[in-house]
Amino acid sequence: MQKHNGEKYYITTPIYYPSGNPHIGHCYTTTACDSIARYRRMQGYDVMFLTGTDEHGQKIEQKAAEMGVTPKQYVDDIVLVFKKLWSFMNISYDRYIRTTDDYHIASVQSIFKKLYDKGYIYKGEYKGKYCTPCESFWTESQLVDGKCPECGRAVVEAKEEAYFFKMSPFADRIEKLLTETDYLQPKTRAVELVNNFIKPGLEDLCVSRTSFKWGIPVTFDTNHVVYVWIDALSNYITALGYDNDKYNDYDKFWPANVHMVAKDIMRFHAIIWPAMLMALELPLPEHLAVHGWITFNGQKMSKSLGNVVDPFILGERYGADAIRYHILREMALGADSSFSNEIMINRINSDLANGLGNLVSRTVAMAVKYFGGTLPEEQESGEFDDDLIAQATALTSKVDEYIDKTQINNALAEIFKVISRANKYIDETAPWILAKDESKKPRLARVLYNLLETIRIASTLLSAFMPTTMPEVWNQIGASKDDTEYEKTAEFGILPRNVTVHKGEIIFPRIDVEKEIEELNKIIGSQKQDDDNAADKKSSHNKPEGLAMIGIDDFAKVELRAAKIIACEPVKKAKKLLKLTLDDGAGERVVASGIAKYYKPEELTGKTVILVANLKPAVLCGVESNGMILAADSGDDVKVIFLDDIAPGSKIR
RNA sequence: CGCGGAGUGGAGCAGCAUGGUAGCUCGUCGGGCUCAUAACCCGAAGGUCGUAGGUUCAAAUCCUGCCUCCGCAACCA
Repeated sequence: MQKHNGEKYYITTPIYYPSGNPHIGHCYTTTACDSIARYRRMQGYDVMFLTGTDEHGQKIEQKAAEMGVTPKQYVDDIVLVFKKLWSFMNISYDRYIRTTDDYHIASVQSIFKKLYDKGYIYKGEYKGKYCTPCESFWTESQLVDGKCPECGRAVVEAKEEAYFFKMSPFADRIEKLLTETDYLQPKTRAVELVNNFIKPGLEDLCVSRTSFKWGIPVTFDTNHVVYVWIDALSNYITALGYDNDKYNDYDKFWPANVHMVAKDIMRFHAIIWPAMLMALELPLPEHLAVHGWITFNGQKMSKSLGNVVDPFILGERYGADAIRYHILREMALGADSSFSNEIMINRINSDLANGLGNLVSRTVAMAVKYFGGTLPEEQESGEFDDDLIAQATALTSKVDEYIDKTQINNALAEIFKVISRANKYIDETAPWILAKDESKKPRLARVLYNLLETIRIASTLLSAFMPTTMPEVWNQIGASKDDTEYEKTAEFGILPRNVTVHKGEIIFPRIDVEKEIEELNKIIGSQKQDDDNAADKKSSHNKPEGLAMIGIDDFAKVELRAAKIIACEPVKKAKKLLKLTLDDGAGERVVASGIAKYYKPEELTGKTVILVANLKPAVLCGVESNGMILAADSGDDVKVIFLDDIAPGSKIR
């Protein structure tokens, strides 16, 4: 165990994109950072814990427009929800940055100009798919069926003037950063990044846009606004006062000790952010801790599945600390973790109610029952004491180690091992038997004292993770503020011998699993309905009724014909694609179809299918596809529509 | 052969760089205890460690092939 008087420690969450309300995933990152921040503060570090919101961009602009408010009004409202959640979850952030804050805007403009002056930013052309009515650029992968994902209309190749950031000069240094240092935690993903992005050559990054206005204007070319990267990533330094007068902590806190992010934004923090810092000639952060996603029964959370977990609802029912504990305990760094109401309730019951809560409750109850609440000074050591004391006093260094590695789940597991050990100690020493013999009172007193001490140590360490309930534990075991200092967690015998306990409320009540799950399902059910009712046209391209009505003449434009599959083979370099050779009655043609996941080539050969015969050809993975075949898509499964005994070439109407 | 990860008792995971009794949590069953939140403690059942080979005195652990699943990338016509 080390003390760290005044040493600086800087930890950040990402700045979240407020295009919707916060969910359990946001909660995880923020709670994890909060717990580490609190732990570091206990250890004596001078901590800066930063979180915030990334509030610019086209999507916000559009959302606001839909709701008939200005973008600023829109984000102001959601930021309130974020802040309310953080206060509810007892998040101890030191600073909250909004990219719409004046000082941040000024800093970003200055950073942009600096990079331009250094020659790392140059003016070029951005090419992409453009939807004229929406005035939006889309990347190939954002398109839905080759059409604009917003309005479903056709897009055109277009280009606009844009500024670019040169990435290539930094490629070698970034590769080394990822493979030769412990910047990335866990490191397993480094190979993936290097192979996919660095080895093929880093492309220059588009850092400005003219196609929307809700962003930070480029000072020397006011048609442009700064695109997300430079605006958002630089928050980590502008919040400290880099290039602005609002704060003056840059020299003290930079470089950051830990940026914590979820895996979906790992790339930006592993490649782009270091490149920016290199270009600015600033020191790099120590660690990038990447965690997985919280999945719901193994599925990715999504609104349409009705499985988005609302932290407010859970928190109200079980308390913020129970939720904090659950997500911190389940999630291993780097891997996804599965969330379900059942897993959560079981966890809360077994660890918090049966383990910790019950230990506190039975220990305090015995102190009251046998000694009226105040232990006598005369105490006697005995068998079993040494092992308990050894485990309790060794705990802090173990927890320290795991926190250093950002492995919160393992840190918690260690603490709960000691709690289990204490429960076992009660059985070993059987205080209720000692109580029957007046001469054993000193022994009984020591047993209870040892238990209180063990609880003191465990609860002190746990207070970083469950900051709301641990003070109540301290109250019950009669620990003063001084007794619960971090430095004292490696020592035994801190509480006064004649400590007085206070019986109180049950800290973590046991939850009736079946009843509770039923309740939750009801709540989630009604929520989903609300969502569906309110969902309107947003998800229209998922719903058949969302498409506009067409006339018979429109339908007639589609030429459907029966076609027989004469040959079928997988497409090299493609996972989903099968290359079908069809007899359409007039001759042979090749069609590529994204059904490799659902059909084997031999299953299809010889079958007759429905062909869209007049679809414009397209090249997919090097295969020219002339048309498409019809299949039903239920979401999880795809079934090709087969025809029986129909001659190839037959018209279908 | 685009890149990478994973397949261990009913569920979720650890073990694997330094081969040698297969461990943990939850669940199930049996027992104990009664201080406690029907909680706590002990014990048991349950795994040929995806599959086929190879190296070795010895492989979950090293090597090779194959199967399955999952990320990323991508082109879902």
